[in-house]
Amino acid sequence: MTTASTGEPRWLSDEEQSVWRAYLHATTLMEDHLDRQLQRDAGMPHIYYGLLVQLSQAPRRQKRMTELAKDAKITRSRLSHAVARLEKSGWVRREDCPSDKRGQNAVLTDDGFEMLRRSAPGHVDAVRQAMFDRLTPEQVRSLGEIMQVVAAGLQPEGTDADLPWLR
Amino acid sequence: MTTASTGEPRWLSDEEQSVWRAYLHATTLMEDHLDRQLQRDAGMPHIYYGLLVQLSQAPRRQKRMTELAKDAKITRSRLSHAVARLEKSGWVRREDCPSDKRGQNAVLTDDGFEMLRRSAPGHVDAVRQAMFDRLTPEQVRSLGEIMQVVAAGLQPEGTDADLPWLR
DNA sequence: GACCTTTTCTTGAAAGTTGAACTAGATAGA
DNA sequence: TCTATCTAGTTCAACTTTCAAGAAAAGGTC
Repeated sequence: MTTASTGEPRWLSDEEQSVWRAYLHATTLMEDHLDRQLQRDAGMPHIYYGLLVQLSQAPRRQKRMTELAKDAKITRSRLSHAVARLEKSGWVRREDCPSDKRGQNAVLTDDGFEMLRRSAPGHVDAVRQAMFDRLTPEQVRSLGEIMQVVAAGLQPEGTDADLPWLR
Repeated sequence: MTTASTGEPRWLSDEEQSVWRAYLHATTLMEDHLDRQLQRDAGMPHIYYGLLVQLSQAPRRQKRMTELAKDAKITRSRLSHAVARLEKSGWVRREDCPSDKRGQNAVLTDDGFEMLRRSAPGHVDAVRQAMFDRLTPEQVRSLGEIMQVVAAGLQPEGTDADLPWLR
């Protein structure tokens, strides 16, 4: 977007710097933590797990590749590789889309669903311990609002129409 | 730590689920955004940039490898690769540690410092636009507290001694 | 239909990450 | 000193991500 072209850059205040550092550290540690937890208990990185969760909640436990990529906020290329891997592990299979011969549906297999059922409690537990058990209800509410605002601002444009609260 | 072994798993409430989703989306989008911005303007991923920033703020613009890895929250292995890459780009060089023959210091070169000076304004700008310009002062303060708590909870143990507010 | 553009998904190579194995030097105890 | 153990950092192989390129089908427009 705009690069700092006009005038002096607006540096971060001391408080902003400290908040930014805390944000980076917390998110880095959280990502590492969940990656390790899921690699250990489900044999896959966090993002792959997220894909399976998305599928498990979709109508017939399936989704078009592009839609899945958009919902999971990753590129189609990355999704192709990821689904190939999950397919090899037996947790997802591909099906041709009947209405569009270019299309593929990623389908959660029964094995995939079962694996999810088994590892979900441990994962929820990890999330709780790392985040929700440490925050007051007030903080949880506040975090939700903040993350909504940030996500909305970074949303690939066009989606802004859905988000009147951007300001 | 503890796995969900005893009794029913404590699932997330509707609000918690929604907050968690927002958190994942916002942090994913933010990481992508900064990676792209820095790849474009500084020719390196966000984490590499962070390493250079750390060095720029250290006493003689240098740090022991292990210390740098700890401060940046990455493994020594990952740091080895990263520094090798940054060395090839000319922004860091390695020096033997005089007091410990096993040790290496990563030193920010003048070129590295100059590159940082040039790209800092654009980076701050990106961070501002994505986060601080969208939040109220109240929200910034709250986010800081929340991230501190979360980071403290995930800190590899032992560090807990520094953090009496954990509960 | 012929032509051009767009969308969908995949592929391949280069870059980055991970975890385990390994080397060399430091440390401590007998 | 001799030995065992620990620490610092690197390396390798397997895996994941990115970016650019490409094949195939869909959607106009004339």
